[in-house]
Amino acid sequence: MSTPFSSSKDWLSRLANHGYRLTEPRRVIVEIIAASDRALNPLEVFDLGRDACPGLGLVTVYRTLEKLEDLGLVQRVHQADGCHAYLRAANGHEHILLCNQCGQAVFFAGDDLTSLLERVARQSGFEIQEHWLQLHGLCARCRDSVR
Amino acid sequence: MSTPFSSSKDWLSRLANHGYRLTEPRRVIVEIIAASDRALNPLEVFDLGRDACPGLGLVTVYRTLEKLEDLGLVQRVHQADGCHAYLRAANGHEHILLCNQCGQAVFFAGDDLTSLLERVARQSGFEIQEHWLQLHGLCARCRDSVR
DNA sequence: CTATAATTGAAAACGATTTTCATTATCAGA
DNA sequence: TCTGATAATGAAAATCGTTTTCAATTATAG
Ligand SMILES: [Mn+2]
Ligand SMILES: [Mn+2]
Ligand SMILES: [Zn+2]
Ligand SMILES: [Zn+2]
Repeated sequence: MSTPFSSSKDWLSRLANHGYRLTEPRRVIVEIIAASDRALNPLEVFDLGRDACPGLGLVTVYRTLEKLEDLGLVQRVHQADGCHAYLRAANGHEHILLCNQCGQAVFFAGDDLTSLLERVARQSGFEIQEHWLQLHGLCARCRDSVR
Repeated sequence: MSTPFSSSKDWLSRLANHGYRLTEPRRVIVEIIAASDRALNPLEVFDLGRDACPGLGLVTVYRTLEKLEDLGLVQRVHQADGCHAYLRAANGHEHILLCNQCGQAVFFAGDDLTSLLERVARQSGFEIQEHWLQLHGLCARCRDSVR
């Protein structure tokens, strides 16, 4: 069970190693996503980003998120209302557990679906290449506050 | 393992029972989705629909899909490029297996995640309410044609 | 320090979806 | 079967999130 928090230092050096320049808007955006415990959409990143960098443009948020996704540092999260929110990417084979109330994201590992996948492959004739698994519920705090 | 095919008759009476009128555009749209073995986006439904109903409007496709979703007859399918395609809804506890090549959708049941869910709930402190599982691969036909 | 090219933000463009609105069609009731 | 109320339709306009364009700014190699 790992928190979504991540080191923004690492991400910045990854950007630099790939030939991207280190700019103030990028530092701010990377810091926001790395420090967030829930998925954020571009507008949310923009609003948070303007606190630290008043001139920030929404375009830059879109462009930076796209680069971070290409580098495998962030991932899109699929939710009931769409898939426009970003979270740090999984480390290895992890899946996400999301709080339906506050959005808090927690990563977990150790799922073993091999026997299910084998059975479904056999019965369907498909060659199974990937599995998407996502859990939804209430975090401890929200469960208490709801009742 | 069940095919996605469904009876459009049932859907039409469901619409009627909920006070909706049975119109030609609705009959056509319902028939297309119920007969499809893969998820279709609004524009695809529109293009297919115009063959049977030349005056059909794209707006009507959007409106009808929304109603079918509200009635629980169709569901949105999440894919790498977004979640704008519709497929018949699952019958009870089923999940979807999609072909990465041709889009063919197959429903499967019988996944048992209880021990995983219990472990993750215990370790995270969450109360888990739903799980979202989707498999991706190559159907028998596409596997053969790829090599 | 300088030159070059990447990056930026404002504005315009874009494309998917939604809203508005006048016309048409369904269907309950006469 | 006919009729009236009103639900549903499609064209056009509006909206909204996202992308493109472009001139100005800035990071970085040398
Ligand atoms: Mn897994
Ligand atoms: Mn299941
Ligand atoms: Zn919560
Ligand atoms: Zn296929």
